[in-house]
Amino acid sequence: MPELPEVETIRRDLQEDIIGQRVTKIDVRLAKSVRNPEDLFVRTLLNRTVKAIDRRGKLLMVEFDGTDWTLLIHLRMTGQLLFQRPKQELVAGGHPWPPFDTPLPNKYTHVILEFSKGGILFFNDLRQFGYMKLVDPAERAAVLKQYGVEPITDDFTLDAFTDLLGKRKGPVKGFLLNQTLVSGLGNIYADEACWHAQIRPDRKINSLSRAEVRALFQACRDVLTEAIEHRGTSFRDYRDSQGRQGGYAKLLKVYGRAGEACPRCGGTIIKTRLVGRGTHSCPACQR
DNA sequence: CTTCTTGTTACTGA
DNA sequence: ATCAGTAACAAGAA
Repeated sequence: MPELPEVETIRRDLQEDIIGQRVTKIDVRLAKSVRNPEDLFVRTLLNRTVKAIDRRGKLLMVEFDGTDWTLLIHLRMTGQLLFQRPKQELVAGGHPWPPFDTPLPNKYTHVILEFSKGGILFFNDLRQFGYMKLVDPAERAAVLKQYGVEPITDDFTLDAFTDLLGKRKGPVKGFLLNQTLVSGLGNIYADEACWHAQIRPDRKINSLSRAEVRALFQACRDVLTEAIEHRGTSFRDYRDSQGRQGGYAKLLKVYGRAGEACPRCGGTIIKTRLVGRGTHSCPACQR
């Protein structure tokens, strides 16, 4: 599932591909994937040139020249943004074309944006939970206000993290998944962060010692940073904008490894259910 | 057939 | 007001 490292990987790649390019054609094949009236969506985006691509938590934000509207893109669980570079460019570089497993568009392609240099961006989403939405500055601000601290920026300090914990009493995992507090962790990295910090995901926030808070803080940073370096985790559906898998799956310590030996202590990893989510941990070395 | 998968939101109850 | 827990959403895999 695309969490912060996966979305950041897509953002960085897409930045190289579409900044400075103009939208020349728009095809909305599934209306509900675009959370605007279709005519507004098309009228606002057509012939706009991409100025910047930013990210907040798991949310991508595309900015354009000459307009205040921002295109928000959320991939939710199975969304993909696949960019097909111009044919001649790929053939010249010796790459196969198209460079994807199946020809695009396919049955999961819901929106297609074509660009001035011939590249095509496909928004695919098997479960149809993801969306594109144009927002004006007021709505943009309202949306961003709901996001908590970015865990891989300088804003994410031990003091800020400690303040967020506050007087909360819920389980650590619920805290980590709450996007309004720390934005960007999902089910995979929440479990991984708990393992790295040697803290059980069902531990109550108010039971954590100062040392444990520090370990959890550091684990969040380390896990996300390392996952970005490996271009994210492809557990099932995630692909980057070139259709490639991320490399972090083989570095996962507990997620998806129930029944296997803990790589730290040799204990058996268990899978439980917490805050409605499958949760993986080692009961032997996580306390 | 049932159960499981997850990001986010709406809703409920404390 | 704030927090925590749960259902719901969708569609495919097992």
